Formats: sequence, C-alpha cells, structure tokens
Amino acid sequence: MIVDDHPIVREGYSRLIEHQDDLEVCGQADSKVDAIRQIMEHPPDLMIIDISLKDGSGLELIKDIKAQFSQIKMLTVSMHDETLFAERSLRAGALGFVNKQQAPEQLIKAIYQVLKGKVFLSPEATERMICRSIGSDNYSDQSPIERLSDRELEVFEQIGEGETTRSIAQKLNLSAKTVETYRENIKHKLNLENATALTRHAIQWVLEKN
Amino acid sequence: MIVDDHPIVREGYSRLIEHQDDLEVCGQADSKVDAIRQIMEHPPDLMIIDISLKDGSGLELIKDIKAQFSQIKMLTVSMHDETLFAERSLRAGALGFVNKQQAPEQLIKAIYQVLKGKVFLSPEATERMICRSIGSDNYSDQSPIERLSDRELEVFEQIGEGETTRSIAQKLNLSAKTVETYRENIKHKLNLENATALTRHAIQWVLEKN
DNA sequence: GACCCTATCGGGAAATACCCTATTGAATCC
DNA sequence: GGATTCAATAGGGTATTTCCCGATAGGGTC
Repeated sequence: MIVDDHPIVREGYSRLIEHQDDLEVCGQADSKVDAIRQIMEHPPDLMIIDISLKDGSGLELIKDIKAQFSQIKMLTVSMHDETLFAERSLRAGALGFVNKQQAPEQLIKAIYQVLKGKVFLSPEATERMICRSIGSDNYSDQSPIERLSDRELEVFEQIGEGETTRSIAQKLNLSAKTVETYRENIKHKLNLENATALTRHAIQWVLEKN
Repeated sequence: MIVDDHPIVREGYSRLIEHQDDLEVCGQADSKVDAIRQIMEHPPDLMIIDISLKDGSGLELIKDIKAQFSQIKMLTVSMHDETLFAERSLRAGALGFVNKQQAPEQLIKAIYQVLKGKVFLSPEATERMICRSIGSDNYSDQSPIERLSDRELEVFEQIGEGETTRSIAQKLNLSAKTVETYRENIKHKLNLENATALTRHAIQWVLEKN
C-alpha cells in the first residue's frame, strides 16, 4: 500500500512495483485517516509511507500503525535529506528509509529487504546511526534542526510552508495552544529571538532543503 | 521531456503521459545542464519542469530555454503552494503551472492546453492573476512588486531581511503605525492574505534578488 | 477644482506571541 | 526500580501585533 499526498508520485511507485512479478499494489492513500481506513479493509504486507501527508506527518502514521497493526512492515520515503528523517523513521517503527532522489532500483531493493523483515538504509545513513550509537555523539556536528522533536519539526515545516498557527492546529487536529507551545520550543532550540525570525528561518529552510 | 530530480516522480509522469495515445516521452533529465544537453539532441514539443532541481531553480532553466529555444513550450510543476510559483513561472516563460497535489487528469489537461499554445493555471491562480491586473491595464505587464511605492518597497525589503515592524519603524524614523499601514498596502497590492504570506513573499523576493 | 496617489499617523477590536504552569506516558539514568 | 528527563498536549494571562477603520496634507493630472 502506498501513502503519499502527490497522485503523480503514487503513479510512479505503482508503475515500479507492478513491474515486478511478485509484487502488487493493493491500495493508495493520501492521508493518515484514509490509510488507516484502507488498512482495516485490506491489510497489506508492506506500506510505503511518505513523510509529509495532507493531515500531518507520516511519522505519526507510522507510530499509529505500529501500535495498532504491528505485523505490517513499513518503508519510509521522503524527498528530504535523509539525515533528518531516516533515524526518526526507524524510531517510529519503520524498517527502512529511501530518499526520492535515489534510483528506482534502490526502492525495489528496499521493498524486498523490508518484506524479509530486515532493515534497509543507505550506507551513509547506516554509518551515521552507528556513529551516533557508539562513542561520544556530541551534538556539535548535529544541525540544530535535528534536535527538534518529531512534532516540532512538523510544525516548523508547516510554518515554512506559510501556514499560520491556527491553520496548523486545524490540519494536525491540535489546540492552537499546543502549536504555540511547539513554536516556543522551536524558538528556544534554534535560538531564535521572535516570531519573525522563526518564520524567516522556517521559510528559508523549506525553500532550501530540496 | 520531463525535468525533475526525483526518479520516482519522473516515472509517474511517464506512466501518465504514455497512457495517452498521442503523447510520448522523448527524454528525462534531473538537472539544468542535463536538460539543455538533451534539448540539443532531441528538441521536444513540450517540457514539464519541476521548480526545484539539483543544480538550481527550474525558473532559471525556463528562462534559459525561452531565450535559446523559444519554440519549446513549457509547463511548470511544483509541490509548493502555487501562490508562490505560478506567476513567477509564467513570467519566466512557461505557459502553465500544475501543483503536484492536483489530480493526474489536471496534468494531462494542462499538457494538451499548453501544447495548443494556451495558458493553463488552476482556477484559483487564474483569479489571483486577474485580480491583480484589473483596474490597471497599463500596469498589467508589470510585476506587482513594481507597483509598490518607494516607501512600500523599502518596507517590503526590510520585511524580507527579517526585520520586525517595530525595528523597521525605528530604522526609517517612522511611527510603527505608519509601517503597519505600508504593510497593509503591500498586502493589498500583492493580493496577500495575511502577515505570514507577506513575510514569505518578502523573504523569497530578497533571496531571488541576489 | 475634482480626483487620485503617496506619505504619514491614530483608534480599537481581534488575533497572536510570549511566558508559566501542568498532566500523562515513555524513555533513560544511576 | 524509583528518580528524572523528555515528548506531546494544552490552559491562563498579559503584552504585542495584526488588521481594518479612518484622517490629514502634499503632489500630480486632466
């Protein structure tokens, strides 16, 4: 099952997957709620989940699926830099991470690997995670943005997309107060003076992260 | 010809396009240089160009193509909010803009429209552009930003630099109230919803200017 | 002289930012 | 294996900002 909020991207996955004799796409969803609904109808062996969805982060979806349907294997995809999301994905419950810039063959490889219940990461991401778990992983080589929690990062991204506090709250089904709290946390963690600086950094980050 | 730096996305486009009897994908590129190289080998009738590429903005590619190969028609796609890029795309030389969140049928529709040499935009983007140009036919070929008065432009630039209303007022020796008025004026002239949108456009303008 | 644009401000309500505090559950740390 | 940190969630207030309503005064222009 494919979960991505861009129809054209879902087409791309479908084409790749159905090109393999032993793989089949059993469903497509563009949001968390739609994904959960479809899982209950036709539970898949594996889900390919994009990090950014219409109604929140794919990370949330991964956590939910792991809690409710622990037998379903998950592979995260994102167009973002994997240093940001590879580790978060695995912690949330996925078995692998693939960047959209990677070659299609990598995705196929990842699918088979994850179906076997094995972890799939790029060599770079693997090394990063190993480096971090051993020895002194001082935060010094870490981007401050990596220190944001999953939720905070999500809100940060939304701010960068031009969403207001209110609209973010609606989209993520949270109280505006909660979003405000995240904004404050982000400001502290990134050492930003005020709302303007926060907006500016978020917008620049979104524009430059590709 | 498809220009996008995500192989999986290119697959999606290919599948959609080749599903039409009278359309054919003659090339794929993931960067500006690759695109230009391929154009010289096999010039296409139409190019589908993503805004964010490996080696810079798709807007630059559009400008280059318009300058060198004026007969090639171009359609811009982006995952970002179209308010940011639709107008810029047309200004750069594309004939249409499609958001990746839109339905695949929209893309197909856009392709045929652009092949006929006609403009394709979403109804919302069309209305936006019309709203901006009505009541000022003599300005209609001007960038909306050029319609800002000197003072307004000055404030706009400061906003883009990350300055707050208060600090701009101090810097320009004005009442904060005056700066607020300019912000409102700018918002009206550029047809922007709220302070967030204003900030976003100002930041982007400053980044692009350099 | 009527009209429009620009530069400059104020009033006042609504929205937001900002700072503090709090609960719950999970993870981690001696 | 209780203490402690951290993440996610959100409410209570006050300070600021936004936003929409004017307003005045000077310059063009037709």
